[in-house]
Amino acid sequence: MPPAGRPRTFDREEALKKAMLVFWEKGFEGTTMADLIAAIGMKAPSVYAAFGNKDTLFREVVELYKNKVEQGPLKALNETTSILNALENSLNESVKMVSGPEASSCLIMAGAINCAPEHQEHVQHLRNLRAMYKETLKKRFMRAIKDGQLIEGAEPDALAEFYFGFIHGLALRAKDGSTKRELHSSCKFALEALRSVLRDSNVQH
Amino acid sequence: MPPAGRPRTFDREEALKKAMLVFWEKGFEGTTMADLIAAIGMKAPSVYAAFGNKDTLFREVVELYKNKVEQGPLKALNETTSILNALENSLNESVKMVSGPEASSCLIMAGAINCAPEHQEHVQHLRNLRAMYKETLKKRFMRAIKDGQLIEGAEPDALAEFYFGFIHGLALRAKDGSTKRELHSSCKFALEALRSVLRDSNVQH
DNA sequence: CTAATAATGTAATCCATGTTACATAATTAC
DNA sequence: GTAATTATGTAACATGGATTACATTATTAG
Repeated sequence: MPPAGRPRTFDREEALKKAMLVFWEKGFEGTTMADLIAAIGMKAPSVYAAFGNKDTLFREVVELYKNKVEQGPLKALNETTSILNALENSLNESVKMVSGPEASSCLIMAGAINCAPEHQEHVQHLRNLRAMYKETLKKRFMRAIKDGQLIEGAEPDALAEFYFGFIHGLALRAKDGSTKRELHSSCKFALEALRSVLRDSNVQH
Repeated sequence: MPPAGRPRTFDREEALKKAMLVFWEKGFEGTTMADLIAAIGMKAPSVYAAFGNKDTLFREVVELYKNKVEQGPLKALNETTSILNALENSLNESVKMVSGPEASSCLIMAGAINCAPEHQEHVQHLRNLRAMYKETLKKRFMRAIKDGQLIEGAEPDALAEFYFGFIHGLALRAKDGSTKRELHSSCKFALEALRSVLRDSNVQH
């Protein structure tokens, strides 16, 4: 039984996706409520009724975006046995996400870098997510060592720092206008770095 | 002959340096005029009299910061003959700049990522500077090919994209709290990537 | 000493942006 | 049809931060 009252003329999920695209492209502070209201196509009071305020809307958008990351780059990282292939697939997924067609860059990497004091909550939240993702990378490298794919002396921390930093850079290069092609070409070199710790560096080359 | 009138009680150069540290740490929009006024230690009207407004002050700060970049990472890149050593030195200079003690991160890399429409001027300006620096990297690789240090098939564009993206990442990792030690460990891997295009990959290993 | 010049301090002003009030319209339950 | 409920549209309100007005103070030239 539908609730009494005038029915919505918009789809909440659709509206959330539209909001996500705007935040994704412009970041939290680069996006105004006017932008969101225009993109969603409803008037201010309806947006507030449906999503609370700018802060709560952003949080909900981040949750939605997290799913995309987990179904893309993170999934690719963990569903392939070979560490080199896993990394390659994951980087390709990252490139796909940061270079359109939906939007450029990455909400988690670049959505809230420099914010006014009253928005530090979002800065911290995204920072926490990044820390989690770096940890995921580290665990993946630890597994590769255990699997005998990497040399015993390989340092999972250092590897994770390198690759996560590189991916962070990818997101910002995309924001600067680097093309999918350019980003792919740079991934090639990032993957080369793994050779120095591959147990059998002839494999897959 | 000093100009008539009450003399300044502050040093303009010192004030500019203090402003630079704040912008460097917090970025353009993360910094309020109140922050700057407190850091400089003069009152609002004096700051405006000396530097115009927030926009003109930022521009002047960026100029000052550019000098530091040119005397650090850029100089290191071009004053050493061996491309591998040059890159290593340059990356070390980058790490030094983005990981304190003065401030974290990099004003040009992270000073204006997501800005409101009325501040796009700064976003664009920093973006232009980044494009210049990437071009400098590219030229350095072209020289290394001409010098016979890299294989003929090495792609300067792709190499520049990779290393510049990595450096961009460095700046943001530093903002996230990565230590100098962690950043150095990741540079080690970045340098490994060059081996795949070194003419004699045994040298310096 | 006086006039002229320039910095300072306080507090007000301006403006953009997030947010809400209020009246109106649409739909359902009874 | 009526009451209840919920969305919409317009326009106003609130707030925080950049900027400036104005009176005051300090210094130099003559």
